[in-house]
Amino acid sequence: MRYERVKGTRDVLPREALARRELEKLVHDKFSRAGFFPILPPTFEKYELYQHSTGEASDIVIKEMYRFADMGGRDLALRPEGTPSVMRAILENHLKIPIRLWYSMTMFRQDKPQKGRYREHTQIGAEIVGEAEPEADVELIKLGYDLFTEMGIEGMYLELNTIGCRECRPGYTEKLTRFLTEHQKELCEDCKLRTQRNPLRVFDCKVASCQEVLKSAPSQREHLCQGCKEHFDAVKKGLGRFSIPFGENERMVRGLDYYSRTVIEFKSTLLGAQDTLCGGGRYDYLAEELGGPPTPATGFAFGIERALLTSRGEDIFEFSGASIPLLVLPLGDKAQAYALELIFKLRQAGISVQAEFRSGGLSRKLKRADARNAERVLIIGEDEIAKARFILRDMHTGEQKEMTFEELLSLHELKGHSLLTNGED
RNA sequence: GUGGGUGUAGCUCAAUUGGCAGAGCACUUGACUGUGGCUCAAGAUGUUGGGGGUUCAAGUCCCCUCACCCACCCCA
Repeated sequence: MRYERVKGTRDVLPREALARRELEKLVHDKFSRAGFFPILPPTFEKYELYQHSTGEASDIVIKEMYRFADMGGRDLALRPEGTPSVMRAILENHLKIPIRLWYSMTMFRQDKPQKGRYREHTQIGAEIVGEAEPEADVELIKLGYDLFTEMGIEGMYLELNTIGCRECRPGYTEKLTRFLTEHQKELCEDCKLRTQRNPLRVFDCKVASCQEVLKSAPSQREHLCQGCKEHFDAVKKGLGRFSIPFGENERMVRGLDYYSRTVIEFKSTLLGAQDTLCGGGRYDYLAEELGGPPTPATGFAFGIERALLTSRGEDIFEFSGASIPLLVLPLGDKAQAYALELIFKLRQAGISVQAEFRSGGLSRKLKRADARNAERVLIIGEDEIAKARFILRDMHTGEQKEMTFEELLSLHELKGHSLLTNGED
C-alpha cells in the first residue's frame, strides 16, 4: 500500500525547508533587536479557548476547526491561529507585562485548499502585550514592513483601518444593525446572518448588491470616539513619518472577533485571490476575555508559505542540499574501511565530507561523484593507504594533488562549508 | 458548501474520424576493471487515477467515483 499526503497538507522538501530556516533566522535577528522573545505554546488547546477568543462569529470557529475529543473526553482543537495561545500562556504563567513575544508555528484550518492556502500552514507572528500606545502599532507595522521589504516580497501593499473600541463601537454597531435590518431584503443570505452575529463583517461581503447597499451605510469614521480618533491619527502620522506607504480601507474589518482599534493587512498583488500575506491589529480586550486583567496588546502574523511564494526567493533564499564539498572515493575493501575511519576524523575537524561506498571501480565512482554534484573528491586506494598520501581532485578543473591527512586538514576551503550553495532539491 | 479545469513511464508531455501506448529528459548496463562530465550502443519502466457501460476494438465516446489544481466564500 502506498500512501499519499492528507488533503491540504504538503511535504516541505529540503530546498524549501532550508529557505524556511533562513527566514526564521532573519526574523529571529530582527525581532530580537526589537525586544521580542520566542515562545512555543502547544499545538492544541481546549476548544473553548478559541471559542472565547477567536470568536463564535468567526469563520474559523464556525467551520474550520480541527476539533476532537481525547481519551479523557476533553474537548480539544488543533490551533487555527497563534494569538489565543500566546495570551493564554502569558496569563497562565504570570509573565511580566509588558512583554514582546514572537513565534513560528504550524496552524490548522479545515478549509478548501487553494493556491497559497493549506490546511496545515506555518505562521510567524509577533505580539506586543501591555502597550496601549499608538507607537506600539507603528513599531510593529514598521517591523513587518522592513522584514517583508528585506525578504523581497513583490507587489506588497499595506491596508489600514480602525474598528473602534468598547466606548464607540456599540453605538455604531447598533446604528449599523438598524440600517442593515432596514435593508434586509437587499442583502445576501450570508449578510442576513452577519447582521445578527457580527454586523461589521458585512463590509467584507463581495456580493455586488450588498456593496451597493453599503454605500449608504453609516460610516464608522464619523462614530469614532475621541480616543480612537486620536489613536488612529497617531498611527497614520507615525507611518507617514517613516515613509511607510499605506492605504486606508474602511471596509476592512478582519475575520476574528477580538480586534479593536487598529487593524492591518499586508497584501501582495502576486497572490491572486489569497492576497493577504499578513494580518493583524490591536486586541486590547482579549486578556479580559480570557479572565485576565485589562491588558492592551497589538500583533500580527504572516504565512510562511505565502511569503515564500511572493519573495524574490532567488536572491535571498537560494540554497540546496545537493552539492558535496568533499567526497571520499575508496577503492577496494581495505580502502572502504579506511575511508569510514577517515571521514569521521575529518568531520571531527569540522570538514563536511561524505564517502561513496557503493561498489565500482574508480571510473564508476567518479561518475557517481559527478552525479552527486561533488566539488572535490579524495581518492583512496591501496597505494595511497600505503603512502598515507591521498589524491585530492577538483571536479571542476580536474586538477589533482597528493596530500597527507594533515595537509588536508589545513585546507581552509573545506572548513565552514554549508549546504547553502546552489543546486536542486 | 458552489463552480471550472486536469489526471498517460520517475519528470515534462505526445497519441489523427475509436484501430498494436510513444518521445524527450532522467535511470541501468556496456564500449572504458586506478580517472567523471562528451559521445555511441543496448536495456528497463505503465492496471492510461479507479469502477462500470457502449463497441469486433476505448487513452479516445457515455455514466459513476477519486485525487489534484484553480476560482467563489473566508483566511496567513
